[in-house]
Amino acid sequence: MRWSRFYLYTTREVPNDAEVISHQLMVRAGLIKKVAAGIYTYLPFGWRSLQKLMAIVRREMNAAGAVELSMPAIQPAELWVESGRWQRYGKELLRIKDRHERDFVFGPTHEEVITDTVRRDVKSYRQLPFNLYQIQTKFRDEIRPRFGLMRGREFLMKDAYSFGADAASLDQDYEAMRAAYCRIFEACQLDYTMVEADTGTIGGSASHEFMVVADTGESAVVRCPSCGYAANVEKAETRTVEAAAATEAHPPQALEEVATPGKHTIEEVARFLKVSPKRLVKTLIYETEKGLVAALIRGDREINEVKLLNHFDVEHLALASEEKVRAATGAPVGFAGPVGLKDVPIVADESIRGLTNFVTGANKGDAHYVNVNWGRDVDLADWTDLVLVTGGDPCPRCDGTLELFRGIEVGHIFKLGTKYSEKLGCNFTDEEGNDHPMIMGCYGLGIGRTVAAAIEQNHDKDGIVWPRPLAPFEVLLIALNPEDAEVKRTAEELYAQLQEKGVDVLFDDRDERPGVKFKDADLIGIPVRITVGAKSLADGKVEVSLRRDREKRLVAPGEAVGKVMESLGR
RNA sequence: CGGGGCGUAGCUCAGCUUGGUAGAGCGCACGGUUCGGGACCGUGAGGCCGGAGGUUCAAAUCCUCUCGCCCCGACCA
Repeated sequence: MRWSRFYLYTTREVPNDAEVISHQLMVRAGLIKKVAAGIYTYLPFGWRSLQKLMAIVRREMNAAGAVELSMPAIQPAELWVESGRWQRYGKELLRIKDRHERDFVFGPTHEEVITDTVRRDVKSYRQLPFNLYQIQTKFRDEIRPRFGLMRGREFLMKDAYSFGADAASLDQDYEAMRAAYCRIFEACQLDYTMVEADTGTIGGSASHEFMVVADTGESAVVRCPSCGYAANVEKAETRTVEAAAATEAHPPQALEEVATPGKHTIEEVARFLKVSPKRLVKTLIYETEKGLVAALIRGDREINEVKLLNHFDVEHLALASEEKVRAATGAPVGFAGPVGLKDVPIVADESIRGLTNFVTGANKGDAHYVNVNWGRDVDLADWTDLVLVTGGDPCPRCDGTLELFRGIEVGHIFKLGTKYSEKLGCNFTDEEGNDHPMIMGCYGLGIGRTVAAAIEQNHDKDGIVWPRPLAPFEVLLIALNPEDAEVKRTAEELYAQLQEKGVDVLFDDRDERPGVKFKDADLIGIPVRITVGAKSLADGKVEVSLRRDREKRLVAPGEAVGKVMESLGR
């Protein structure tokens, strides 16, 4: 491709809405252009990279036995009503009406459509199992789209859905997808980790996420360097601090109410009473669709709301409003406690089980109880793991210590089970003639996000440093002085030879100054560069260099193509 | 959804406080000099100042409404 005939325009200025480096570089290097919040045009240069990734994904999906199809982006509301998600999905679901005022959605995911398709075609165990996938544009009306392709509203996703007769079949498909995902991210040369994940609104039993390690990632993840345990913090467990019981146990003291005027945060109360936040029990009142609930946790720790949501088996969960807290506890926010708290289900984190003589709110303005003890003052039946795990916590699987890092979620695989097949009546008949819902799995992979993540991981101060498999072109051929007859002849010859070899080459034949060409070359980050300039050509040489190290190697024009093929590993 | 900010040339922004009819840099066009790390000089094109309404002799500037965009928060008890 000749640059002069291609559509690639770089900019020097950083757009004012681009915060993270991958977004800035994707705009500056002419990969994407914003059309509306979270909605982008994939410009030719960016589209080439996305296509490279999609080719890798298709190759690995096909190799893993999945079969490609393509489903509609616009879906009838009836299917979503049938699955129950029309009511549950919330505002992220873009709902639209056609001219007859019939309801539709712009698909954020395709469980409903695929399940509907399959239930019409598949009736017998003899037809199972299979795995269908597509690469397609989805829309999720995010509260806050940001970071360019990392969190867009419209985005490209590969989604696959497996259907089987039993759990063993699902395990096989799941494992095949897990392995395929590893091959995909390895093929992209990304530094990634697979972590245990919560199943979220999609639902199901087991789930793993693929995280590309990056400080700008929106997900927090813990990993144990000793045993390899890794999990999204939404899901992560830690070894229960049973040590607390032994070291913290003291003979019970008399329960006492103390005045704590205006002290309504843990920190204020702890400082005021001169006790460690670890000896405070934090009582949080949450609002759910089933009513108010109270959750107790040690003062120095945070609640993992996903765990709480799962524990109470509710769809929505949010901290209760000021008025509701007052109505439930009889006290303003900041003074809630389990002692004497009535009509609200209480669940407590294991971290406070061993505490004695601890501090809680008194359910009364400006007052706390000290020397509270389990059994004597509060009788709790509901104990579980609610803690938001963080770096430094003990590993739940070995005696290691967890490390915290951030990641970009580029893939997510679920064992769905029968959640959708039951709702939509996607059944098959077994050998005995009995009907069963099919066992499903679903496997998502963010295409645009993966490319953004690759840039996040592969750049320097001058621009993108593409991993070769995702690079829009493999080779950038620069004619430094195209008006020089010898330079032009040599560059044209090299261009023809590279094309003949099937190399993806971008030929910078533009009438630009050398400085501009070099700056652009660094910015767009094509892995291998050949520079043909009058100076080195006078010595009978052209220059071959790699974007990653930029070390210049002078070779005779006749050897350049061989050198390039070697650099590309072909 | 709550809080804050911003919409002025293709891009990044100044001008607004103290109303008087629009600017810079980059980019673009033309001419000249340049030509191995985003050149220089000159000339020029390009904006109903997001939109609507109001105040005023006069509005980019003040007021109201509206639309769009961005940031923070929504893990505080």
